[in-house]
Amino acid sequence: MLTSVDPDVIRVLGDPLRLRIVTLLARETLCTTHLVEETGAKQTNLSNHMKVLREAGIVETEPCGRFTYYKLKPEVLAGLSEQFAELAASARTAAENKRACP
Amino acid sequence: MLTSVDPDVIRVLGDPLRLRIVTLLARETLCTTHLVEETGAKQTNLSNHMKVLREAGIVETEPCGRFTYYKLKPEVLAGLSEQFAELAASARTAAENKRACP
DNA sequence: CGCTGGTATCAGCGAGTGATGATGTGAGAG
DNA sequence: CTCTCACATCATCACTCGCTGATACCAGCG
Repeated sequence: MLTSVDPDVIRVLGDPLRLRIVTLLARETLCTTHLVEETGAKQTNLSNHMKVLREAGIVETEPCGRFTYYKLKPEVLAGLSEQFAELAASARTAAENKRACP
Repeated sequence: MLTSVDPDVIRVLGDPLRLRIVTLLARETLCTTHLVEETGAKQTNLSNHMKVLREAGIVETEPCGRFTYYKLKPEVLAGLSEQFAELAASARTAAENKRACP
């Protein structure tokens, strides 16, 4: 029982634009040009966020000629899901574990 | 299929201290004094974060005399877990859904 | 009551961070 | 080779947001 979520991943996903990117990438593998079209953000901005996502280990890059495709690493999301499930399960039993008033 | 995670909740959990608070509350129900001891943060700081967590619907307050106990709402965490599980499942099938290069 | 202790609210400060523009790099097309 | 296009990097600006101190509020106790 670790009952703790990786703060780094959550912090990275905390940005609305990055969460949007992740949601888009969960549907299909896309390259930067597609993401620029979908999100309306500037290419530079996207590239910055993609770097953050890459360094956090959430996405993988796959060069395809001049294009760079990004795809999610499902195991990271699955890990998050499991950690939150553990937290939820632990929280259900925590209602009775009330520490006494000092 | 919604395949999208609530950005507000993730944003709130993105802060390391708040994530720590949530992890602590998943173990036992605590009041502000306990959280001050556990985290070492100032009471004002804690109270601010608790307000954010409360407005995000992640925790509930339960007054007990002069003390205020906080407890997690497990359904929120369970919902997060499910949403991430959906994202992960969708991401597994997204590897083949590669949009053509423009 | 008045006092004490636990908690919430408010205003201000400063650091972290997202957005932008200019520029560099590298692969294909002509 | 050269030019173009996709993408990455760098420096900079602006702003959010977390932290802090002062203060107000509320409940119990004497």
